[in-house]
Amino acid sequence: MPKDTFFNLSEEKQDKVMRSAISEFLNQGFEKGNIGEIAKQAGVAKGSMYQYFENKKELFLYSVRWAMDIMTKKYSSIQSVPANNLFESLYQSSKETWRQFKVEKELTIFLQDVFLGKFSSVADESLAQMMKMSDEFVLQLIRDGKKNGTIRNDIADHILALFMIGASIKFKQDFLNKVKDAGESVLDDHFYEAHDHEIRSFTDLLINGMGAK
Amino acid sequence: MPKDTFFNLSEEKQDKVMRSAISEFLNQGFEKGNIGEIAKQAGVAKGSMYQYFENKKELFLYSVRWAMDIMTKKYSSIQSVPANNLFESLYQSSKETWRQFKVEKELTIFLQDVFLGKFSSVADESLAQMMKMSDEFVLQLIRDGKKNGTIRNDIADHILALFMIGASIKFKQDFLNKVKDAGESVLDDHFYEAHDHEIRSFTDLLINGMGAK
Amino acid sequence: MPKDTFFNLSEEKQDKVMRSAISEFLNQGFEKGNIGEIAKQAGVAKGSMYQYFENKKELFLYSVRWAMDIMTKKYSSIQSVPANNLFESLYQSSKETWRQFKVEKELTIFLQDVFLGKFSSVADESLAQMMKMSDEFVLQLIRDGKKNGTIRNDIADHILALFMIGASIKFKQDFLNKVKDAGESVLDDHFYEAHDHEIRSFTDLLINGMGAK
Amino acid sequence: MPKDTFFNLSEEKQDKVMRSAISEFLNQGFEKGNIGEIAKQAGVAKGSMYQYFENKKELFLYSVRWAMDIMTKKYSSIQSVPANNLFESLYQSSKETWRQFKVEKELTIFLQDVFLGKFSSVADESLAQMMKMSDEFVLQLIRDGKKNGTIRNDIADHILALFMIGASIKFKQDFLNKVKDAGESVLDDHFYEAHDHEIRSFTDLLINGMGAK
DNA sequence: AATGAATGAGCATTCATTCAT
DNA sequence: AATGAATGAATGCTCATTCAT
Repeated sequence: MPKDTFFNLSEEKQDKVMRSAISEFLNQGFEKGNIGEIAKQAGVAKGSMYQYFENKKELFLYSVRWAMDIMTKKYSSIQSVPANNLFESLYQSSKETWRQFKVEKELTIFLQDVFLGKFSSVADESLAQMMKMSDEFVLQLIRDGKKNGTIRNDIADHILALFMIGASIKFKQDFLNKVKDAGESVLDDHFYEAHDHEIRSFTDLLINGMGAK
Repeated sequence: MPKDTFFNLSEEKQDKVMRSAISEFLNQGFEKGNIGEIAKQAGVAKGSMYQYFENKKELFLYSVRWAMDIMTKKYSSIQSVPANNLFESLYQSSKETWRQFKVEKELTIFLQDVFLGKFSSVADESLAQMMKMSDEFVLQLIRDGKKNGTIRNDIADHILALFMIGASIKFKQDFLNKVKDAGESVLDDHFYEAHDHEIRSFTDLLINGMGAK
Repeated sequence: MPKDTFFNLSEEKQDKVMRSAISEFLNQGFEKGNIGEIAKQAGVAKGSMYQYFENKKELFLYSVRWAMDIMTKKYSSIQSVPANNLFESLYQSSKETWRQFKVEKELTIFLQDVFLGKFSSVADESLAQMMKMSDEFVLQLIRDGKKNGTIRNDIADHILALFMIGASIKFKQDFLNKVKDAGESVLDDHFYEAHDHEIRSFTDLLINGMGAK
Repeated sequence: MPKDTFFNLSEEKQDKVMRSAISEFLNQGFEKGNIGEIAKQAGVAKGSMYQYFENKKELFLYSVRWAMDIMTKKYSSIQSVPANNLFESLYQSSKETWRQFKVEKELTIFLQDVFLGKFSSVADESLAQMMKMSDEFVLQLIRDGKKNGTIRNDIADHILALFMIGASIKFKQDFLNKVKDAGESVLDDHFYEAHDHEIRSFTDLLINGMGAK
């Protein structure tokens, strides 16, 4: 957790610092990420960074937490979807990612990378915790789905969770890569419609599998 | 590519060097991976490393290539499975991973990490190439599956590929994590049987999906 | 050019750093000159040197410039001598070198070495520039001398310049060598008088040549 | 002095080794001069170099000696000129340098650099010896000149020597620099004639001085 | 609290020299 | 004697962290 000095900063300054940090870590990785550079981008003295954070690792860990807070505060879509249909909620969630991405490109990609296990060299208990929480959330969806009959009952929860999470992440990653390469041009709705169709197909695969019927 | 001086080493020495490198990169990551340490582990002088490889990056890149070569040379199982059943081949491949893991723990985990995109800071064209080749292989399996009627025809190839690869990787990763934590004790067949059952369930999900029927 | 951080140092510190650098380069040459040693002599951290200068080369190049600045600021004798007599100005300049030497032994010798072309491995455009400026100065003296009839008119300017510069440098070098070897004892006026006589002889040679009349 | 193993090599091999060494030292300086590179250029194993020479310094020192031997063996012009006219011998010597340069570009430039005091970091007693010998030669010419009335008697020998050597070296250096920059094109006789005129002017300055009469 | 200069540990890399074949 | 791989000391440079103002 940052020191009090950090929270005494104006909201905007805090925002500036965190976004600079995230941008740097995203582009340079943790080890090569340069605190002086982060400070410069944030319009803050390098030495000040050490009055906000104990060290680079703490800065990184808080970057993750901060990014997650921003995203869930601003876009708490999954939670709002009725839990009685996992797949519909997944679909909604995917559309949400698209909307999020349009306004928070770097945060979206950063968190994706975190969850993919890049930055594993800094990962510690606290990061593991967060990731477990996210897994837990999916597991809950699955248990609910089993109860209300939308999810098959003959396979262990954690296998179902792995299956769904794995496929989803890969799908999302592919999407982000496409977008990263394409630049601003993709932000129009033409691109979105193609993507929407793909989400549908993907959800269908989750439900019905790849097997020919 | 390493310099000639490397290939002039005895097979065992080459092997020792590469395994030391992979072990170091696996445990420390690329940036913190210490060439002096690698050399020491391999029983080789630090300076000699620079007669084998241009620099750390080249050493890393060759580590990937070497690991892949070893794995495919020793265990070219997927290719040997009749391509007319993707899912059966997947099952065989999973069992294969288990066998590989038992003898080549570090290589298996290392390659898994590479394909997950850790080490992305060193990734370059040559690494991208390898990963693309592996995607290509899956795509081919899917096209074959569509032809012989084992895979549904109404969804685009690349979506099917993402779906399958994503789920598989996550599954594999989960397995490797479990094993990494558990230590030597898991190498008995008791552990394997539980795993075998999970592979079956997983394959079934790929074929039939999560949806209740 | 050094970074701002260097110029923010106190004059004394800057002085200490530059003199340490010059001393090191003079004794060890450029390649063997050790930045850690320079820092230690200057009472400064090695890392700080890299906040003052981009790299060793920049430090060296600035050492030359700094030494020249010091020398010309403190002892701008040649300029003050009436340009209407080149040879008298040369005589004055030689006496000046003697005075300079007594207070700035290392700088004097360092610059001499620079102009002799030692350190040619680091020489670059900027160093070449300085040396050209010094040549230009002599050329101007020669043109003036021709105009006011003190210098013969039948030989090309650049030949006259080479002749004069070459002889002068060798003469100066010989003097510095003598002094270097002799240690502190030579700083008395006895030594100076002998030197004064030699300067007179030398100037006479420049004017009247070696030929018997 | 090289070890016997070196002298057991064929003349051509010895020649190849020495020229490679000189070329490397000329281009890279002593510290950066790479023995491996010298060996490669000479078509010899790096390790062999250490069976020929004790160390890099010895190799360098012998390079100087070897270059001087070659030059004096092939072109012993000065000695052949009647010593009764120093200035004529100087003129002949200058023309000789031109001829030498055409066939032994690198040796000529290398020796010039040596005598200019570059490589002073390796200079030791043996190198000092050689340079003293060369000074001695000039001093003898001057003494002879005084005796036969071609050189003025009222100025100390060593001042006359400094004067003449200094001017000559600078002149020669200027010439070599011009030639180095100009490339092959200057090797025609057109270039030589201009040079010849300059030598005449220069000799005249030595004899009669710069002073207007 | 903010600043940015000072510090020094850490590490990649080079290369003269030794050594085994 | 010839070879070229092995060795490891030496050093430039980076950057997280501390410190003085």
